[in-house]
Order: sequence, then C-alpha cells, then structure tokens
Amino acid sequence: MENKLAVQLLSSIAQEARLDIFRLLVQAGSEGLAAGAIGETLKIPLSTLSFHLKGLSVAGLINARQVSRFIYYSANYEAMNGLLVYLTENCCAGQQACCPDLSCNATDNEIKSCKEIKS
Amino acid sequence: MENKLAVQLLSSIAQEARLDIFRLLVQAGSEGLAAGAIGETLKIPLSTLSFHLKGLSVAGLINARQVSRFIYYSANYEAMNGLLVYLTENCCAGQQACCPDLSCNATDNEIKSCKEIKS
DNA sequence: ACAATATTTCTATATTTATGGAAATATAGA
DNA sequence: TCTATATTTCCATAAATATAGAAATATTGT
Repeated sequence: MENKLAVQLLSSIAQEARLDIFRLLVQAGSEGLAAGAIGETLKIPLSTLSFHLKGLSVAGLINARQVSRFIYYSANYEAMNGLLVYLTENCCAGQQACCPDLSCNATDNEIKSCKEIKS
Repeated sequence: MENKLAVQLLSSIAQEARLDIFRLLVQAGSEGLAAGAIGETLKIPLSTLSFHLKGLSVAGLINARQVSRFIYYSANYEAMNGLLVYLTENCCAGQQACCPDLSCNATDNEIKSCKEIKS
C-alpha cells in the first residue's frame, strides 16, 4: 500500500456517518446490507447516505452489488486489512512489542494458529 | 472507543503529510523524534509541520515531550491499538474469518502467545 | 544581555467536504 | 404501461481544512 491510497481509505472513514456505515458493514459480513437497510439502521437521510456510500466505494473500502432493485454494500476486508498492516508496519523499530502484530494474522494459517490459542 | 473519538483519530492521519509523520513515529519507537528531524526527513516546511503535529497531538495519536530546546514527538500506541480494535470489532458477524483477529492481540499474554507461534 | 537554534503562532488564501430537499433514474410486479 | 419501491444525482449553502511566509516565542550557551 502506498501513502495516497491509505489516505483515501482513511479519509473515507474519517467522518462520523461513514465510520458508522463502515463498521456496520464490517460486522454484517460479506453478504452485506442493502442501502435502505443501512439508512434505516443508522437513521441517515437517503441522499446523504448515498453521498457517503459513494465516498466509501470510490475509496475502495466497500463493494456494491446489485440484486434486483436493491444494492447491497459490503466491507472490502482486503482493503481494510491492507490499511491496518500499512499503519503498523515496522512498528517500534522492528521490536514490535508495542503494537498488535498484524503480520501474525497476515496468512490464513497464521490466523488459524492465533485462534487456536485463543480458544 | 466511541465513534467521535475514532473519527478524530482517523481524521488526524487522513492526510498525506500527517500519515507520513505518524508512520515515521510508529516506526521510530517510543523515544520518538524531534520536530526538526521529522521535518528534515519528510521535507516539510516547519510551519506546516507544526500545524500537522498539533493536529496529531490534539487528536491524541501522538505525544510530545520537551527535552531542552527540542520537542520529541512519539506515537501513542495505545490510541492506535484502540482504533484498530474499534475498526475490526465483531468483524464478520462474529465468525472473524475475514479480518485480522486483533482481539487475540488485545492483552499482553495473548500478544506473547501470538508471537511464540510465529517464531 | 546577546546570539543561535528549535519550534510555534499568526495571517490570508485556496481547497475540499458535508448537508438534505427535490427531482431523476432504475427495477420489478400487476 | 402504470405504479410502487430503491437508490442516486443535482443543487446551493455551510463549514472545515491545508498551505507556507513572516513574525513571535522559548531555550541554551557564551
């Protein structure tokens, strides 16, 4: 990831309504939610919501797919993970004692290991 | 963490210069860097740099400490970690197959376990 | 007290972003 | 084709943010 892309992603969630939208979608899972459902849940006027959904989409932090009349929006987990890694890269001069070690979650196997420990 | 605080933190790094500054400090470790050293490394005019350092400080993402004539800025790792957790909380409807499981890094012991696996 | 260094504040200007009502577009069912 | 539903685009206005030169402030050594 490079600076400009990261700024795009960060800008897209650096706003109260958009952060709420994004977190809702992160929690909703890959199926996502229709625009109307998002607006209803978060009580956001539709034109405003549409403006923000577009911002998140253009940045690349959420995906949209049309299902008949509905448009389902979902979190782009890859983009999110890339951003988190970018932010914490080479943390603490390589000692990495002070930040979550995201690289331990970077591959599927490592994620599995991490979860096994937890359970 | 709550929405408004997270937006504050995100806004503070949702800008090219400030993201560079923050990442430089994340990598520098807890000792931090003097303002002048940051400006020199990143080629940012001092008044602009000062404006951005203030933004990051007010948001709470970096700390400042004065050492004689120098002011050392350092990353606030707690704030950063809190933000990362907030973003990924309850990811994927609790299945957490799609995002780094930061909660496995949430405590020191868990971080240790995670690292042991990796090595 | 003076000079040198480190950093911030002041200032004006330029740019970007957010808001929500009203109208437009798109899809689907009767 | 008519109607209802879902979502977006248009628009004007309001507000927040970024830039960097010049001047001001703070600290230290002589």
